[in-house]
Amino acid sequence: MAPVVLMVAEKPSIAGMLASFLSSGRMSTRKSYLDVHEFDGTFRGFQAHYKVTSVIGHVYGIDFPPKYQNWELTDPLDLFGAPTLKNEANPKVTSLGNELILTVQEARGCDSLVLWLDCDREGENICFEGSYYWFSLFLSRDIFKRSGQQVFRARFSAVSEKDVKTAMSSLVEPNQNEALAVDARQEIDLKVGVAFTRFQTRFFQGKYGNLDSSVISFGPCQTPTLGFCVERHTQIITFVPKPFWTLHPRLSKGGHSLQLDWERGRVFEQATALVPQKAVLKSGSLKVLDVSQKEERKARPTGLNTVNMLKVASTALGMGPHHAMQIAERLYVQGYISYPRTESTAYPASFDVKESLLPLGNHPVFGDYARSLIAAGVRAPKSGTDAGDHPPITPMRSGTESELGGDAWRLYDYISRHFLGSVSPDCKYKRTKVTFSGGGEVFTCSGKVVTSPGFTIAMPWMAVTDENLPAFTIGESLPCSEVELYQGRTSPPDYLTESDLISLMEKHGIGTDASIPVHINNICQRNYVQVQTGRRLVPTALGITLIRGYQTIDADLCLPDIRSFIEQQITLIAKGQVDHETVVRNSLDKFVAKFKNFIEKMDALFEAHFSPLADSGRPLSKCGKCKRYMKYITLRPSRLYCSTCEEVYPVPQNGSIKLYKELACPLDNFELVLFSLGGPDGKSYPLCPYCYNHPLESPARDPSSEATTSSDDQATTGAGMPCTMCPHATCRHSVMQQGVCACPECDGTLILDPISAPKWRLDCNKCSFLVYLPANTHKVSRSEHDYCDDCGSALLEVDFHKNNTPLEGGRTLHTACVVCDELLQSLVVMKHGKSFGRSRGRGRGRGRGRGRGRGRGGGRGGGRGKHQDPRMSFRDF
DNA sequence: GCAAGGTC
Repeated sequence: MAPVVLMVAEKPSIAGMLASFLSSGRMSTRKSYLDVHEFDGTFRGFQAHYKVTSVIGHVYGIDFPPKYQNWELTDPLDLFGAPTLKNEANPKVTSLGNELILTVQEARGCDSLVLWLDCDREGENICFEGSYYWFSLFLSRDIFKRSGQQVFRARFSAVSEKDVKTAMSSLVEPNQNEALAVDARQEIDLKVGVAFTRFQTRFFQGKYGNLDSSVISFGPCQTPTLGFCVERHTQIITFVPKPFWTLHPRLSKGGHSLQLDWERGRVFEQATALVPQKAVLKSGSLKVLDVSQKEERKARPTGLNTVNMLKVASTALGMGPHHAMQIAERLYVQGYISYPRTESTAYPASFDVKESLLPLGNHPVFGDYARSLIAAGVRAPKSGTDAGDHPPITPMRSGTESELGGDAWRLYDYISRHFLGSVSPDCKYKRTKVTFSGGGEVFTCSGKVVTSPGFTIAMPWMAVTDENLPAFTIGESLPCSEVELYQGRTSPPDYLTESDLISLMEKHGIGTDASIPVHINNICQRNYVQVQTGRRLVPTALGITLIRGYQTIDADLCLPDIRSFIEQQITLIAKGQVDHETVVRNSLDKFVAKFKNFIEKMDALFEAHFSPLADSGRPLSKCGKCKRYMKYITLRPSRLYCSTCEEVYPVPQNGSIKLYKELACPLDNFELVLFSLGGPDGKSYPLCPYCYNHPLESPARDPSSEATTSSDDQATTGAGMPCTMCPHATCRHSVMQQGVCACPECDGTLILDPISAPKWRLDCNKCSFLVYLPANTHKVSRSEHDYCDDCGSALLEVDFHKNNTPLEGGRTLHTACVVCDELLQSLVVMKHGKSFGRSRGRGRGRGRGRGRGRGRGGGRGGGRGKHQDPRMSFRDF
């Protein structure tokens, strides 16, 4: 009995083609869940019986054992060290049994196995998935056993008769390193993805009842994909438009009115355009400097690969990538188009253009054009890239709108037109460019005339439209009395389209032709982004929050590098440079470290802020955003918490906080609070909860748009700008309006302590220096408008006790400069400093000119002279 | 309920 050779391909279609080529069409086919084609031939010099069948992609998938499947009982961290097991990838049971059982049945009794899986790493991996299993079932009676090899790998670059026969005559062994690289990727993807997904799902579910996704997934492909969408969102909301100007002179010639373009394009200062505009108008004419004509081409497209098909489907046909792929799959299974998952844009060397055009020859729509191409003699299609996988996508048989209907027809129509276009001539046109000069500037206009439409007949949307120009001669002068000064504004980019996203994913190696649509579909279904008009992907609040979180904790988690790192690691295995175990261990170690950091920071970022806070603390001051009371949490670190906005506002530590006269910050409407340090000399100062934590924002900020600024660091650490440090010019609580005079000890400013009565005093806003005002002071306030003529300090309005006033005639009111006024200087007492008082050298430049000159609070900055005024000394302290 | 990669 002749030995039996089993040949296995990656998909049924390839099995059919292989059998057909190797048997010259004389095979018999058993139809079942998976077709088996049989024929007789020779194998390595022996008569043999062939059986050709296929798997359906991967035979096995990878997962955790059952004891790790319980989300409640398994610590996600344990998943990194957990064992994994292989399970059937297609357990689908048909009336005849499932894929695995059927293939094993075929393997029984075979003597040799030839693997025809796709020639990529995944294919190599499937070789080993299958052969391990089937090999053990082989009978050992066979003659090939003695020759030592029973499993062979066919390496082919295209499924053509020539390539298949060449591969058959030079069989090799499967490459285990390539297969192991895929095993490593599967394990790393599984462990990293599942651990992060389970952790963050449970983390968020425990905190927010209003989550609009049941699973908050993470993955090395889907998360960077979402990252691209959020990055664009950030660019949009932070975009600052800039005005620009350009010039468009107008001319008339031969009844044509022409608008010229300025060679300098856009300028960003109006004057830069105004001057030349006037110059041109003044000269009143433009002279033709040059007229050039050249033939240009618009190149026909290369062959159609998957990502380009998906991009067109989204942009031109309005079909999402996932949907388009489903349609393409159906067209393929029904035989209308070739295999739709390919990276290649170059037709293989064996590709027969004429042969491929024949099926369209009688097509009601494309027939005439297809026949005209055949009649004109076929030409070599434009070269593209050959990824060595499958040929570009082409129509395989004629299909009409009534047969296919709806989206299937529209996609088939595009694929057919693209194919016809790719084997057509280029579109040719003549471009005329005229250059003018006038007023020292250069302007141009151009026109085109199509000389040969070429491929644009099949793809009319790509057609070049004629733009006619009147004839000009060099040296000719034309009157010009109109020069438009066009003003525009630069505009932000729009949200990413599906097509843009596909390009980014392809560029960064995120996903494959088959998985790109799946990842995009994933981030839509999980409600991280929404497809809006123009098939633009707009991230949701959930999607934005997630990416902001990763960016704060560890930006690597949402950058495309996470994928390239894994790819680069497993390539070491494929090349045989590092063994599988080492790569998996090293990579997982890195991710374990990231995971531990992630869960730790998540707690710090969210847990400490949100979960316990809503139930603790007492209402204190009103939030400027929602106008509801925020709670004051006294537990360290003490902070204010708005449960409506879910925002936390750290406040200064080691002191007490109370409401400050129910005053509100004029910048953001948050109610001010007053902070008081403990101890006998403990100072007090007001602060706005929002300003205190967002000191760097523009004074013109709008707190309701705060989501757009990344202020997490400030919010968690409390960057600390109380009103006494606020440089805002118009806020009445700022140092600009409350500062009295410069601190003699540091570059700070002395400010009246608002609650220091009855022992009124001035505190420095930076150091511990303070000045007690006269003990017999009843009330004191800072003059709003009056400043010392000598030193620029703000005057104090001191109201002495009427029973104990140092003023003559029992007067109590004394408005004077605390630095220069002799009476005040004789009565004040300073602490934590060496000197305080008037000195000519010091008073200059303190408030004067800077504060006073603009009518605002004086006494800020400057003046730290070491000079001690002999009239007044605090040196005893 | 979780990843990403095949393929139907």
